[in-house]
Amino acid sequence: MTLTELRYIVAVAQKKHFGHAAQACFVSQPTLSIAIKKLEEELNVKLFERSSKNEIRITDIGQKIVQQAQKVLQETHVINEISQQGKDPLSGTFKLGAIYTIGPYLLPDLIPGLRKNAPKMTLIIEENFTANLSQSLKQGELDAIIISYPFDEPGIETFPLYKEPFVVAIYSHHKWVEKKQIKVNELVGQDLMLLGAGHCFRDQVLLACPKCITENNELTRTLEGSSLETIRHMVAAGTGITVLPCTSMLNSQHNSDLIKIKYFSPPQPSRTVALAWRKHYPRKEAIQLIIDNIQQCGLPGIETID
Amino acid sequence: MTLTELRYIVAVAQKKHFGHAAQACFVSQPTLSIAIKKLEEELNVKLFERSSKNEIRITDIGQKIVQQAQKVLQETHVINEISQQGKDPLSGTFKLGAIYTIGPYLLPDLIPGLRKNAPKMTLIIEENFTANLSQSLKQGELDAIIISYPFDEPGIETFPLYKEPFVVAIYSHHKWVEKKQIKVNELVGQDLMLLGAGHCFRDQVLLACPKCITENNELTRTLEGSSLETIRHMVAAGTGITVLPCTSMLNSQHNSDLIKIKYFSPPQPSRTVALAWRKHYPRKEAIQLIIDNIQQCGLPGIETID
DNA sequence: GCTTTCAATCAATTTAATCTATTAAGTTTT
DNA sequence: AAAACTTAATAGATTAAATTGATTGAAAGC
Repeated sequence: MTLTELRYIVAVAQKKHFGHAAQACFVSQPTLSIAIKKLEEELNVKLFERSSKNEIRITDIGQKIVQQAQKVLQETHVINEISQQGKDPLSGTFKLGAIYTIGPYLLPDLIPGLRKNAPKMTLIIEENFTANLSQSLKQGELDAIIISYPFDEPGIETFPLYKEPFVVAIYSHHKWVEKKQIKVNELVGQDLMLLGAGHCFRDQVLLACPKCITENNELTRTLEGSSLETIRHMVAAGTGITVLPCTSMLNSQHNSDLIKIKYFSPPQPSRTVALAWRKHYPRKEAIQLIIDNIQQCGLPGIETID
Repeated sequence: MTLTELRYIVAVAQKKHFGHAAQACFVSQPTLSIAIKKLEEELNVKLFERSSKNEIRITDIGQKIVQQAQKVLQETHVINEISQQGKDPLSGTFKLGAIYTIGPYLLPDLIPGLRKNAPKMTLIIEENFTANLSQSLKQGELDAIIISYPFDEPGIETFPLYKEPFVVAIYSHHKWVEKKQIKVNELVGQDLMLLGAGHCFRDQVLLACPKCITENNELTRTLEGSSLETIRHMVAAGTGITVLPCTSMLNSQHNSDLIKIKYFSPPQPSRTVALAWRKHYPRKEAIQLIIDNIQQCGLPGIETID
């Protein structure tokens, strides 16, 4: 049984004439005759009473089968409709993940842009650690994730979005408040507050200032389960200083009179934020859309990447 | 799009492995790969994310399409079920017509036999004039009709069932009650009661005795819209005589002490009852079944036909 | 009896489907 | 790093099917 055969019998049932039905199906009359004969043999059922001159008559069973054939054809048409709808890579659901230290600062700018440029695309956001996002991405639970380098996973492709310098956040009455720039090594021995293990940003800061690991006080290692926002409030409360990615501080929304920003003296420590997706992910246009929109966000303090 | 392709994508979606899916479909892996590629190109949609080693992943749109494909395949299966059910020619509905002067005397004997020999066949009976039955038959509203010769319609095939002699029915105190046999011409001038125009039996009687048309009284021409049963009762009341097909009188159920049967002297007038059906009617087994069962009815007084 | 109509059949061709063998790409093991 | 392994894609050859124009056969009308 083939869909073509079903189309043929429906046509014959409608036209009640093999020749006309063949014409309607854009095939020759023998083609149609043979196809129907084949189907009748396969089903072991006579679908039509043939009589020359007079009209073709459908058998009772043929009537039922033609009706069912129409249903089948209708359902196949739905397949075309589904693919028609969904062939636009910028429609449907897109599940985007982002690490905790990027999501709150990038997504508020990104989402409106995506809404505008791909109104048919439904965005679902998840914030998590790099490791969890990576696993979700590989399992297909996420379509793309925003992480920071280093990130190298088999089967995963990445594209660098921007380079984000780190800055130092201090209490407005901190002793460094008059400093122009901070040298990385000056962080050693300070009350440096960092996120807990699992946050890649923590690792990146400690990578930039290895001595902090051994010589700073316990704050460097605590704040488990916390967020940059919490740390920011603690800075405003004078509990200590912290290192932040610039996008989390330079945005006017996250400013506070109680917190002052200090830049690092060159070479500025920084991280490169990237988009990652499965190498064989089919909606490449959606990926490109995300990339373009992130780069057009105009995040403060970042360095663009060509 | 073909049903085979749909089967392939459903298999791949289930097995999540091209090779295994191909095996399940009893085809080689390239066959399946090519078919899916073809479908993807036709729909312009990526159904699967391929990656070697790791499992195949279905795209969102692919998931929907596979689901729809399953629905299509399910509906096609219904076609097989329908034809499976209905391929027995001795099942389903059979619409049988009979003329008024045969139905009441043949069908009570025929129907139980058919019930026994084809219990799955639902019988629908219609009694009408030959002309109406013929039209219904040609329009496909009836599957077969029981009529009497002459009957010759284009595209209609007939088979003679039995030859039915005519008999004379007289009141038990009629002057002919002692007669052994009646000659046809003796009917001329009698109070002969016949059915109205439209009943072929009327024509057949008048054909056997042409002089009755011109020389009998008006009764010969009246009794419009009546039935043999009415006439029989009128005979019992002594209103007149009539000619009946033997099956309507010889059955014990239709006997009455007030009516006596007289046979015609040879050559006995008679009619040949036949089954008629469309030449291309597909359920020939059902036709044969009807024929066989009618001939086994053992109707009284008939002559069988070889 | 001739013509017309219409589906079935025939013979030839084109098209499509399928296969085996191989390649390419990615993964895992050594 | 290199070799071994998996897995899907590709290539080339073969087989099966679909399709066609021409013809035939059956039935009906003139």
